[in-house]
Amino acid sequence: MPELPEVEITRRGFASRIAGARIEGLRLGQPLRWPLGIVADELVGRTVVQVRRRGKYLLLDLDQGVLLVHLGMSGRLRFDTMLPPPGRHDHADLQTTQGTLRLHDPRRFGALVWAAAADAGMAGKLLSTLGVEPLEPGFQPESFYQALGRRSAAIKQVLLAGDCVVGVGNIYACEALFQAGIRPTVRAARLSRPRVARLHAAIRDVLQQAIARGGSTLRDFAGVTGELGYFQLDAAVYGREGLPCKRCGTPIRKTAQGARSSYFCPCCQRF
DNA sequence: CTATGGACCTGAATGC
DNA sequence: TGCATTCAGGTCCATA
Repeated sequence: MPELPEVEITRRGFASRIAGARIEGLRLGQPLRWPLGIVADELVGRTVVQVRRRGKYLLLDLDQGVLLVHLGMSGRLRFDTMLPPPGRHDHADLQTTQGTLRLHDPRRFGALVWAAAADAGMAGKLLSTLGVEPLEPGFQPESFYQALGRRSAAIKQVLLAGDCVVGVGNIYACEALFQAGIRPTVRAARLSRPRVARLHAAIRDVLQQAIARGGSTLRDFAGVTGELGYFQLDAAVYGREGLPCKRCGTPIRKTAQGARSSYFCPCCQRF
């Protein structure tokens, strides 16, 4: 489900409301992708200082340690003082003095991981391989060009790999490549400086537009209070196979790369 | 080191 | 109607 915009929308929906809260308990449902890494009861009494985002991870900074949350493909968070009894797919309830943070995740590709510090243990391992944040000043055309120059894989797959730049998933990779006029199958290292500069700008633009629209609700994404996203209505190519390109009218094509679908306009993205 | 494919898991949509 | 197959917003890991 969630790429950077959806994770950021989720973060904004509860960060200020949970800040300063004291943890009163943690109820766990079925196992998620990784074990929590601590006995749930040991979290009781700790305070949530702030909520940050790194790539598609949310980091709950506690007064002692950090809780890392990933939404996987189907994860969704709620935060409220009154929640219904946990259902079949509600796999974690972090109860605090200011409300309960509930992780709902039917496919269970998501995770809740504790670490003594953001660079320690499993959390440290997960975070250490991440690329540059696309919406922060460290994301620059020249360094992006240099990074892509070392990769011979298809540009779409390099974007999804998340080691050059983070947060770009299947929807926004397709959209950014369309906006930059680049075919998803081009090998990353073959892109010229000007084209990488276009892609750099397109990634930032697409992600910012998506955040402004509340993310994309394809089937079940919603923010922490249930609000839906609307970016999918603006999508130029994603999910539009056979429909006319919004720019030139040519039917959008769909192709497989790895196990993922790529959508592109064969006319606007010639090479 | 890089590139590729399988693995994890459930539910909805599609096809016979 | 029933059952099998395919696909879905992610990303780690083993293999070549």
